[in-house]
Amino acid sequence: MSWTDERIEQLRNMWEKGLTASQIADELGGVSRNAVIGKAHRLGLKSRPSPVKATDKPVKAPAPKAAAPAAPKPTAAPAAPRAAAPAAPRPAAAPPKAEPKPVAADASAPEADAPSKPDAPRIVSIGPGGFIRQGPGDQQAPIPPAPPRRLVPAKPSPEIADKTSLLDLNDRICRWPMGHPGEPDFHFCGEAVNPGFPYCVEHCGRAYQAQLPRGTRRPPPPPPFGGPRVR
DNA sequence: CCCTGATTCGC
DNA sequence: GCGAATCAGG
Repeated sequence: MSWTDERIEQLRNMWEKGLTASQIADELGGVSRNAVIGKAHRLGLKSRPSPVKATDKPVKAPAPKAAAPAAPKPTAAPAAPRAAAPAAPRPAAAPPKAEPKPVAADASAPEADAPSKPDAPRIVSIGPGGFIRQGPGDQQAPIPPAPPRRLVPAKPSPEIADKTSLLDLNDRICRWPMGHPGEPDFHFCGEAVNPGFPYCVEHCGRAYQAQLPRGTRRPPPPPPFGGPRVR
């Protein structure tokens, strides 16, 4: 398989959408995971949090040693919450037997650790592909949505609402797949079947090609799933 | 073991 | 340029 413009663009999209190299390779077909990664690098698309490479780690933790914050510049708190915070200054010597905070304390300090932290501007850098590098500490908990009081059957998302899903299949409606399996709008044709066949008349025409006399040139039938996908 | 991405290096 | 082999962390 060669890297046609189209395939390269698919690779770009998927890579930036955060799909793994394996998924991309699988999706494109005919290439290995390594091929995808290699190509991504050659395209300048690299940089995505790799499990094996810490995006930022000066090799040595910023030695918390001297607990004294030498020169506390009052004007601007050093915008480096990531570097300093996780490596809490732990002057190994004499671990202070910090008494467990008395729970009662909250009475007088209601908003002791409220999430209200004006926080310094996030430090982000833009990778070659145009996406944002996040440091490990930047992962902001996406928000725990308030749990619903009771569980109700999920409504199908609007764009899928009138599509024929796998669960809607029965032997009276056309099972011709529309779109790619696994993608959000994947569904089935849903027309009434050509009696005796699993597909509607139109798709029977696609699924069953008449046997033509030898030597007859026949345009290649469009494969299911809407596109070439050799696997 | 499995997975991941990064890098190397012969082609 | 390509990608298998290899490395290395999770």
